[in-house]
Amino acid sequence: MTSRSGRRRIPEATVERLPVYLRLLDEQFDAGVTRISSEEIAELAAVNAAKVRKDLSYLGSYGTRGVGYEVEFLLYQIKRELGLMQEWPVVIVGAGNLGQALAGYGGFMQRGFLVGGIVDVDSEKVGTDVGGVTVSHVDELAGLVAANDISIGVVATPGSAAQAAADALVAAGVSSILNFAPHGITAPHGITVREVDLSVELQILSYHEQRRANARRAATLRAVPGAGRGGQVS
Amino acid sequence: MTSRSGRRRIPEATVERLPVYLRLLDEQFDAGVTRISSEEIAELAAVNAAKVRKDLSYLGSYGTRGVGYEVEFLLYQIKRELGLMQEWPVVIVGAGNLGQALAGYGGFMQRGFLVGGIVDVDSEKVGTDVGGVTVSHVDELAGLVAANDISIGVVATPGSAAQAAADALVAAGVSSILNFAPHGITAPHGITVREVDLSVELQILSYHEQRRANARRAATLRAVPGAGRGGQVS
DNA sequence: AGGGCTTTGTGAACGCGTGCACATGCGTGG
DNA sequence: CCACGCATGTGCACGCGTTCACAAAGCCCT
Repeated sequence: MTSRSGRRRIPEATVERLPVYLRLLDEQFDAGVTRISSEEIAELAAVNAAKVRKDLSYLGSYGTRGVGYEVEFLLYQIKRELGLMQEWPVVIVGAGNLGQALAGYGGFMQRGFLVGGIVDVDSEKVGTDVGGVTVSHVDELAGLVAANDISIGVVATPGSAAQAAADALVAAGVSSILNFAPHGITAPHGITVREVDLSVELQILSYHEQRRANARRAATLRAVPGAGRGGQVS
Repeated sequence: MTSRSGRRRIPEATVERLPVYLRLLDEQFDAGVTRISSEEIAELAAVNAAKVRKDLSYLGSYGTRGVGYEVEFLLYQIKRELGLMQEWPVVIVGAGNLGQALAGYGGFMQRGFLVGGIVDVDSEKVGTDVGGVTVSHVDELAGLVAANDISIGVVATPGSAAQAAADALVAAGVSSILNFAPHGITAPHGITVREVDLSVELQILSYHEQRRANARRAATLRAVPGAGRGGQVS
């Protein structure tokens, strides 16, 4: 067996699904369910059952053949693997609309995270209260990060300020960044960055909408002869 | 050649990168750049240059060998492919913190979308102004969708109301849903759904943070003898 | 006008993730 | 106490996406 800290690496695709299982198991647990099968989890997560089993097998053999998984125990193991046995303080850069929304987000503190600080460049906003946390000036970022031992930063600035915000976070000692600004950011090697961009998401939807529209138009015109040549529809 | 509307299918992975190229090309265009190479795009998007070329080749052969791509023309083609030659009206369900932030989001209307309506269950919020749009009651959703020919809906409700919001959107005739609520939603076949969950993103970061912390701890203890047996570090 | 330089477009190999199918092993009932 | 049934855990094959490497092709300079 490998030592517990040198745990076998978990595929990124699996890491991205574990939080989904976690949420869903939490709900089931609250609903009083104590045991659950991979089939049921798959149903709730809208994925393949074999995938669920393989994902969970990366954590260890925590199921019982012929029975299923103990919900509470599984919750514990997933939390453990995701590093959620502790609460992570998070600092938010940008106290505008988005920053305020994120700070006040329900599924924030309820899931292993807490707002360790909010900073903004606008000295007008400094001192105001956002979701129970007082806004600090961005100059105090490094102090804030050091004092609260923060390693996760959230960028909620306008796009133009995103890279500067990210640089400031890195300089302050943060090692993971979640970027909500509509502008890609770059960070030194060793820093984990995740981008969430509203307009990117909408544009992906737009693409699929257009495809659908084109398909509809094609269907309407299908009766027109002469287009011939067409092969089988796969 | 295939007919223009029956365009060869573009891989989903590519569709998810096109908006990134679009944003970055827009910035370059504004900065006065007229020509750009796949290498430069790759640099800016932090991806492999070959990937950029293959992605762009799905749109057609719009580059010039030995020279690169015409920024403006490429912008046009990407917009065309993503369905951004038109403005898409979007309806937002939920006028809370998050809904307000999304409605007021800068990179929203500037990128081919406009807020066609905001609805909420809370009759107290109905009639108030959010980002220049008046909040309607959720009962008026279907009328709103029909009147403005809306096909994209955004869910910005609490988690507990997410599925109901999605159901209402589907019933109203929307065919693409972007879900920001911290709860997975299901929709009938044929409806495109994308999930964006803050806590999922944070939990992924948490996982990587913990790995880093474990790695650091292992490095600190490395001098301790007796663990022997270990082989090569891959 | 032609050769060389540069960058695209793409064939082919590789690697990862997915899904099937089944052996393994645990609980249960007779 | 043993046999049966059921869900897990996983070897294997398949398919998609990524990356390399190079041939095709346009432009510039001599």
